[in-house]
Amino acid sequence: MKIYQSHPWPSTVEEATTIQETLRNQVIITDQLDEPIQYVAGVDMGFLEDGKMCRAAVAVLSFPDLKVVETSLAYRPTSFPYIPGFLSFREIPAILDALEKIQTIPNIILCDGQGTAHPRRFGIACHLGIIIDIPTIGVAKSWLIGNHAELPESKGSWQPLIHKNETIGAVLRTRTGVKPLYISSGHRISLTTAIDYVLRCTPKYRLPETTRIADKLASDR
DNA sequence: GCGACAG
DNA sequence: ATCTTGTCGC
Repeated sequence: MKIYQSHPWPSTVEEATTIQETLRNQVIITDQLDEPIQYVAGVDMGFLEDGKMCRAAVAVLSFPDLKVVETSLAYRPTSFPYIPGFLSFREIPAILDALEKIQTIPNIILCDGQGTAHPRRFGIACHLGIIIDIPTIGVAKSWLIGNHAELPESKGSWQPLIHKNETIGAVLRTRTGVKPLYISSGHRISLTTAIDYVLRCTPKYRLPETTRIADKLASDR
């Protein structure tokens, strides 16, 4: 797919913060999907050479049967350090390279990391969604910010993630008795719809099939 | 000032 | 993210 020019990439957290605070106003957290959903994609990153180089992976699966239809990899020197709250600046450049090689444009992309469940409501899922204008969902394996009520052990149960009196996402049990996932809107999708699609992409394991495939591509050798 | 901190 | 074997439990 064709990726149009994105904003210049920052070299300091000050510049990065300004970009987040500017682009956050463009995030859409209501459903604006292109239905029917035929393809869902997962994106993930892996690092090599002591973190000097990064490898982005994209896996496009058919929906709802979740069969792999296309994958791509892209390598690039790591250009930004890992700083909590600024993950997107480290990972998105390579992800864009990998997405550019994809022929099948996905209707929804599940990102590894938070969406609006972020200190400035602009996690990697929001950032990627804004740049490519495709619906995105934040699917994080661990907590970044917010509080929530106790979560039942059964698959499918969820609780809103709250921060400063605002619902910023949800803690979702994708498998009975296993650590929950942190779900939030990335762009052009509501929280409840995001939860619905995440569950529909997670038939057996804790992680959605999209993420599992992308994970494997990004870290295998 | 102290602690927390996606991948 | 990454370094790493066997092992407990469904």
